[in-house]
Amino acid sequence: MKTTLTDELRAAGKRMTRTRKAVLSALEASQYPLSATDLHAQLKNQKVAIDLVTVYRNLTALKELGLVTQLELHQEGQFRYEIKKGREHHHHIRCKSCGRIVDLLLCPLKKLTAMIEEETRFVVGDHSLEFSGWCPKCQ
Amino acid sequence: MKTTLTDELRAAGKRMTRTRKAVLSALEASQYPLSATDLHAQLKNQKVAIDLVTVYRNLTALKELGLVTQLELHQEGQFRYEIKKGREHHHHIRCKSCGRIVDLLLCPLKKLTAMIEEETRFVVGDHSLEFSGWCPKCQ
DNA sequence: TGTTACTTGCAAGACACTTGCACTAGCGGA
DNA sequence: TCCGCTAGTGCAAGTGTCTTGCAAGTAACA
Repeated sequence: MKTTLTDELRAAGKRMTRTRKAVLSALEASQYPLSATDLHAQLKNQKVAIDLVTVYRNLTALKELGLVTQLELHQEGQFRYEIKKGREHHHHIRCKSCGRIVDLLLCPLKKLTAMIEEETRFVVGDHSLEFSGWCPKCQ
Repeated sequence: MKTTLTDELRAAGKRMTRTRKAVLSALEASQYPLSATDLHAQLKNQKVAIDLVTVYRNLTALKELGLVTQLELHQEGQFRYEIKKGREHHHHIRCKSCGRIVDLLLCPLKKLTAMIEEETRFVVGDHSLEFSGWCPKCQ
C-alpha cells in the first residue's frame, strides 16, 4: 500500500490541482533541479497555462510539505527545486561554463575533490560549504 | 618589506580612494562577513558619505583583485564579504534565529556535524555543500 | 447541488544588485 | 605645482527573482 502524492497533499489539507500536477510532473521528469523560471518556461512549452506566481506558490507549498527540496547552487543567485520522493540525500556539481548540473552520490564527503572529479569527470574549481543551525543563545 | 593594500591596488591600475579606504577598514574591523547593505549602513553611521552603488562597485573590484572573499550563506539570498588578507580558508555557521555568523576553523571537514557542534556549541540544523567547476564538455 | 476554503491570475511591490552617464578626483608626468 | 588622463563616484533608472493583496475560480465534502 503506497501513498500517492495526492494522498500526501490531501493529508495536509491541500488539493491536487491541474497546475500542481503539472509542476510535480515537470519536476519528476527532469534530470536536474529546476528553477522557478525554468519550470515556468518548460510548462509554457508544453502549452500548460500557468502563471509564474502560481509556480512559486506551488513550489513553496510542496517544499513545506517536504515533497520537494529547495536548493541554492553556488553563485547562481536563484533557487532550484527537485522531487524528494525516493531520492537519497545528495549534493550537486554545476558547470561554471554551461550551467549543467549533475548529482553527487557521495555524502558524507571525505576525500572531497579527488573523488568528485573521479566520479563526475568534472574539474572542480570552487566549492561552497555552509551550515546553519541554532547558536548557544537561541537554543 | 611588506606590500600594502594601496600597493596591491596600484599594481592593478586601481587607486586608493577615500571610499575604498572606508570600505576596506570597515571590513577589517568587522568580526563577521558583511553584506553590501550592512557595510553601507555602518559607513553611514560613521558619517562616511558613500553611495550604495559605490559600495557594490568597490566590493566587486576588491573581490576581483583577490583582496576580499565573497560568500553566499545558506538561504540568506544575499552576498557577504570579508577581508582575505592574513586569513586561512574557512567556512561559516549562521544562526537561523538571530543571524549570528561564526567562523569554522576546520577544513577539510571530516567528522562534520559532531565536530562543528563541539567547536561552536551551535546545534546544526542544515548544511549546504555545493561545488562548481568545469564539466567534461567544457574543459 | 451548494458551501467552504484552498488555488489561481493579475497587478504591484520588495529587495539585492547592475547599468548609463555626467561629474569628480587620484596620481603620474611636465 | 599644475595639468591631463582615466579611474572612481553619485544619481537615476533598470534587471531579475521572488512576494503580497485581492478578486475570481474551482476542488472536495456534505
